[in-house]
Amino acid sequence: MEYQFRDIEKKWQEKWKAEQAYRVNNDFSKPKFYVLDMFPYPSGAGLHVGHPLGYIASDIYSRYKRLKGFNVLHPMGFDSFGLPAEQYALDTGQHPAVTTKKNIETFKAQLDHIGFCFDWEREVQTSDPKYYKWTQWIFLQLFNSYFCNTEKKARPIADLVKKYETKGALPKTGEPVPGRHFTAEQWNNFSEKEKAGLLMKRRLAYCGYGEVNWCEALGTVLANDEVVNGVSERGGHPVVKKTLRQWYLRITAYADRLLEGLDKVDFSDAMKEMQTNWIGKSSGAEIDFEVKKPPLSPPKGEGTALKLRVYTTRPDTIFGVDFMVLAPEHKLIADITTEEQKKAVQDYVGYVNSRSERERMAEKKISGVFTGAYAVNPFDGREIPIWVSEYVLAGYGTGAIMAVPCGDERDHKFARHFTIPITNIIGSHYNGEEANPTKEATLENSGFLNGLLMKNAMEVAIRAIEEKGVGTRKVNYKMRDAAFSRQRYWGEPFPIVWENGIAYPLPEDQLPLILPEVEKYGPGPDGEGPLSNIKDWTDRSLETNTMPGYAGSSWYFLRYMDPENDKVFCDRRVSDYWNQVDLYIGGTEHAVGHLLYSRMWTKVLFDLGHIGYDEPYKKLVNQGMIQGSSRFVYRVAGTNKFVSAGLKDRYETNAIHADVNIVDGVELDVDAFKKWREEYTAAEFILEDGKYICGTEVEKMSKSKYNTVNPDDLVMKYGADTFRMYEMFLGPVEMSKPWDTKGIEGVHRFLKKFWRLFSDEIKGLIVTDEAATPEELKVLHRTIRKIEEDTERFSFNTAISGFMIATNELNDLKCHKRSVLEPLLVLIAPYAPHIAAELWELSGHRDSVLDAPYPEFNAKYVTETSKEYPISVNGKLRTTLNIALDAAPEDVEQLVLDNEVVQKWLEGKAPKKIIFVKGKMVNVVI
RNA sequence: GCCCGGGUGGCGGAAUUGGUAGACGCAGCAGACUCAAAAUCUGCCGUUCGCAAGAAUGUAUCGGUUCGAUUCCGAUCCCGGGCACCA
Repeated sequence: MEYQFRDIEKKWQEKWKAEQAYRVNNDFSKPKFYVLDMFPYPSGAGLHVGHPLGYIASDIYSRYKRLKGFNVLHPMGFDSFGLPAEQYALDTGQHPAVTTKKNIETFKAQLDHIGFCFDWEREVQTSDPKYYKWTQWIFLQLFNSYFCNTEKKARPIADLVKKYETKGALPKTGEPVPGRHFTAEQWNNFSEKEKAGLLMKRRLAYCGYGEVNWCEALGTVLANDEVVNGVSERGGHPVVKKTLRQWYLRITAYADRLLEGLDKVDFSDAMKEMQTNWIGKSSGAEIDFEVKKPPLSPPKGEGTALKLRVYTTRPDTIFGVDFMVLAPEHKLIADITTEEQKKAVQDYVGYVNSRSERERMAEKKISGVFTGAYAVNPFDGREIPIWVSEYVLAGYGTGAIMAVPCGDERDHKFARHFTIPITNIIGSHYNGEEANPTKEATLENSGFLNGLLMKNAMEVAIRAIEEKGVGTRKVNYKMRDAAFSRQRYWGEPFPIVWENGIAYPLPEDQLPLILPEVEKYGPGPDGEGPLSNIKDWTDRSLETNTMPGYAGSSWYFLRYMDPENDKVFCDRRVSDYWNQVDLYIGGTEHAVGHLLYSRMWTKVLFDLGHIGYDEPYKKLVNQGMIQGSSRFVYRVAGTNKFVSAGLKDRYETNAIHADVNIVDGVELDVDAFKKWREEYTAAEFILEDGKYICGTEVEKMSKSKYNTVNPDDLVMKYGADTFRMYEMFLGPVEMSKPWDTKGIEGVHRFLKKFWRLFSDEIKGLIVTDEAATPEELKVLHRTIRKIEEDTERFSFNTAISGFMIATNELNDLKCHKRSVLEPLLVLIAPYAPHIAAELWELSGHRDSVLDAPYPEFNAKYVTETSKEYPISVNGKLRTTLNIALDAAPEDVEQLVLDNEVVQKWLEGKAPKKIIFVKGKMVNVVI
């Protein structure tokens, strides 16, 4: 019998579906294992070969864990709210719900062809009202909570209200600050609006104001990647910053716990580092500098002198400050700029306003403008010029820095560029050419800090600053609160009603607040979202913003556990059972966004007692990105002639993307190319060696580059098992690599060869019940060890080569013995479930291979008594020698010295040293 | 610019803790089977020199540590991901 993969796969996929073989029950008596994939956004382009990489890895691991006796939860769903569907709706008028539904159907069909063991009964879709009801509910939890700084956790906002009513909000020490502190009596006399305003300052989901990319011509807010060089990607219209009312999540309150939590989870060091850097905790001081400027206009305010507050992580360098830099958005600029500098400053601020934050950070060119004003160093009275430059960002620290050019590279370049004199406070550590950010230098030119080692001066400086009353110790975070609203249609509506400028939560029993139908998806007035165009919506005073893409994905791992529950988002007993995600697989592109948000949501739900753990993902594996390998044809300029890559330099050509699916390796199928597009029907070709060779380039996989490969085609041609194994055989899951279909044949050949161990084309089943030889058992047990170890460490590519080696060896041994082959079927079942099931059945089993007992490794079959030792002379391999593993070191040395190759290299001399590492190697040093 | 990752034959990759570089597969070459093709099987396959035995060289580049470095350290170059409204 031949390996009829199409029939086999169809048969088993239907059978497993009918038997509900992948149905997972909340069976609390069994040990559980939770494997989760980052769910996809169902784009209109369908699944390409990059998507399933992580899913295949998780599927293999899930099936493996199931064989090992675990109750495995391995669900799948769709992150179905998002911008592309909305843009498509804008362009075509089709409702996003309709296109999304269609896309999801395509995705599901494609996924099913690959033979995943998803329990579709547990599918979630973030745009489904049954799901987003609970997203809205969790939003209300966030809205109705505050972060208690004493207990370092979320608590109901009602507790805070009670505290305000009975104790007010007074400082622990010092004078109360008006607007911030108040007594209980004051609180009770506040108007409702005043109370709401104060509570808003503490809520975990709160309303504030923030800048967005505003495009007047399109009348809408643009995402960063929709803005290119200051103009909109579509249409090239100018984009400016606009301040809009926005919702935020107070993720900064959780900064410390998000940092500490990293110690409890199994993420890669790189991932932890990225998150740590994103949170960007630093400690230093905020220092106030008095501003001195020619009194051209009377200072605003109550006659108090203007003060410039900076944040620095290096208060020890206070005497090295040579200038100040304000972010172009800094409020003080208008007040301190002198008349002479006004024009220059305005021009500069205008220029910066047209640039995105990304552009500003990536800018190499040094730019800035002098305000004309000076700040006074509180310790030595030096007057320090105040500049404005885009390299200081408004959102970080106080939006102003004290620049110490001898110790900071950017400050140094700035000083050089504008010829600002540089004070050296670190003596010989500064060479006058580049800054030295050392903390080990002894301070000079530094007043009372002179002679101190910088790292010791830090503390002394902070104390002096505090004693003098010119500043305070301060911990800062680079991370900002997360903007949580979008002026868009296709997202979760906020369950918020506005009355007299006060945000009121919708009662829980009115959830879900259903996203209404709209006639057009265009923006509303004044940058508001499309919902503001709906009279019924605005009549009810509902919030017109919607939630961002990451809302639904911040908690979906919980919903899979209890997807049908309409009483709670997830029953507590169920979330206690399934607990944390044991293995989470997804791309690094989500390193800081999604992962931090979902970690925060989990912490809030934990604090409020809704779940029993405060980290969602126990272990995270990052799959690499599959890049596209594009193919190019070269059209001779102005003709319909195409020249092969090797000859293209002889002509003037334009490179054109050719569909990778009509190219075999690099050889173009010219007939298919002619049929590909009408304009190429009459194409002529200039060949080399009778072939048309394409150019190649590695790019992002995308429809427009014609480098996407649809898994359906490959599954059709080679079968799901081949496809699954080939994706894994490409290389380590964590690594990015370009897709190349060439090579899939090898894996397919392997499966055919594996099949032939069991079944002969003519004779059918050829499995015998003969006893296995020691040699065969050695192959088997080596393979058991290899597959188990490699599967455990997610090294699927080497596991597959292990299967290939075993198959080759058993084929050479002509082994068709049941006792050797059947365990192999169980080993391979997670990787190639269909062929495993078919052969399992063929060998006479009535039970399912999905739940067969996993073979046990026995070391006695693989123990060796001797080893082919590499013998090196001066570290260079010269020969090998077979030596018993239990040989005594002296005997080994003698054997090696007696060897004629070693003798030759010794040239009669005695060796200086012989290094013998048992079981590894021997090195003779001459 | 900043943060993170990667760079090994013609190609994808292996080498798990510093110990035989190139497992396994693709492509290529030679051969067997066949009327032929497909399928299958056998052998060769980093580069240079050599009939061969063998030698030299080789893991992005340069330098260091070590008896020994793809692996550790320092510097440089190139590629990919992220940088807060793509998901």
